[in-house]
Amino acid sequence: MAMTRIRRDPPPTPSQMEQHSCFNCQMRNRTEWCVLPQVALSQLDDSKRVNTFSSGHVIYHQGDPVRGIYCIESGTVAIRKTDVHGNSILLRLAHAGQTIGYRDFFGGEVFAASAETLTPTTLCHVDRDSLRNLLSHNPELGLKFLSHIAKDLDTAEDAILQHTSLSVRTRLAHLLLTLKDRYAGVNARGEIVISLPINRQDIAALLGTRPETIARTIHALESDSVVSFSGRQVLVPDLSTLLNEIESN
Amino acid sequence: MAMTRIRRDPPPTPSQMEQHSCFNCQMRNRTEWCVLPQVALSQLDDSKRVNTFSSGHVIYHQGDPVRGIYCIESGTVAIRKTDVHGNSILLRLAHAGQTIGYRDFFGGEVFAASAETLTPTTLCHVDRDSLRNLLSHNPELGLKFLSHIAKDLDTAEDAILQHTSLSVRTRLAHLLLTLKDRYAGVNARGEIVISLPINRQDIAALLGTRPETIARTIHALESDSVVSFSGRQVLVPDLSTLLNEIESN
DNA sequence: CGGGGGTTTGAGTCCGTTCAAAATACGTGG
DNA sequence: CCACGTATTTTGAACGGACTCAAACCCCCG
Repeated sequence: MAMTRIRRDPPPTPSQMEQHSCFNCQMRNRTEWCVLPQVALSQLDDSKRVNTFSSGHVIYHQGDPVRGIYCIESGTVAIRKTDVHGNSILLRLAHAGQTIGYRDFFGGEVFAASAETLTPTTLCHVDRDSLRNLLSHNPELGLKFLSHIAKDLDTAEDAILQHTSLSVRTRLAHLLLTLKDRYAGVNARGEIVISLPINRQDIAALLGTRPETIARTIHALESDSVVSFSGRQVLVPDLSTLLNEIESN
Repeated sequence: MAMTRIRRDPPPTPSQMEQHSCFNCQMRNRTEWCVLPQVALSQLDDSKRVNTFSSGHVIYHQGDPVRGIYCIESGTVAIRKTDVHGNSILLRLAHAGQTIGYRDFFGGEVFAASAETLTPTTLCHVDRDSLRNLLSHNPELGLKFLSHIAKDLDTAEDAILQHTSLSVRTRLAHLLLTLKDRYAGVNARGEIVISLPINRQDIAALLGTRPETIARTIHALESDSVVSFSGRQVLVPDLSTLLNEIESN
């Protein structure tokens, strides 16, 4: 629901680079850290390291030892998982204000997936020891992460159900509706336009299918006048038509 | 690896019913509660309610408000998720020593899936308020749940990857190997025998496919002398042959 | 002995895959 | 700014795994 304004991550300017402080972080209220009191926030501010990466950079690799977690200040990140045979899927996208790597931090020794920037991205890295320290002195932080991960798990299990019971066409419609919330704007004629953050290959990886199938499915949706693709711009002339897609099947 | 002894959940006898105490609970060391000190354990013991259900009983329904969580003392429980169209899958099996409903407790207001007993089952119910109380006074408990849920999430994401990249045949082989750890024994000839805790329909629901496909796949595996089914008894003449199944494809 | 659920088998269909080639977009250096 | 090489996307044709629908079968239980 809601939302037709375009929300784009602005590239960090040098002046912004200087003032990366947790205290005036625009994203803080969206993150787990919002439960921290001033003292703890100052600890966090001292221990975090800010990094800016260009598009296509791998933040961590599946199998790497977990050295801490990352908080996205701006940009979009893809979380990928690969199995022993080399099959790989895109598990999810992570956006500004989200923390990545925290499931791996709590769950085990090594990262269970890889993280890769899709746009220029600024991240704050919080190392193991600092995080452990913060957690032991601020129990609410752990509960905050707990609540978040529980929702992620629900999302993941929904994805399992979707994969087994819905067609690629329906799943693509679902994806477009999800992306709309974050990447949609309106054109001159007042129609919804989604600026996709990912290419066709990644759409395929996200839906657990092949690029060829995505191309064909896009073509089919266009034939039925549900949406109209032009590169990474998706025109949605009528939202209810798109919503109908997820009703059936 | 390891383990060829049959582990079966004994039906609770009346005498056992009387002495359900968290202090001498056989399962406690396998659960999250093992981090609790004596005082907290006594609180838990006072507030928990013990229940025994026969096979096929629904413990909670998807959509029900979360009134607490359940700790399985003995028995096997199936966690099912259904979507708006009525499609349903079996997300996972839960066994003695595992706590169910805790993800829902932390994640939201209502259960995201249903839980149903597959065998006669004894559970301890811990209500919302007691759990909240325990959590706020024992931060380690939250971290324990956090670690557990993080591993569950990893498992769920593995399942997504498996569903999209592996054939039903390979997934069935994976399932058999998983069930072996808990439900396998050896016959007179020293061969591995798995006593399946679920029927074909549920195997299908667990793999995200149809019963017909399971029947055909079982037939195919038997034709290739990988395993031999007889009702819910699965004979594995040679483990390495079964292991080969998951190598390829 | 006769239900009745679960399981198996069969035949036909369809969705998505695979492999291959063409078309398009993209970036880089001349 | 254009030309080139490369990567991505699209299209085509053929194949195949899993699904659907339907019927037969089986086994457990009353």
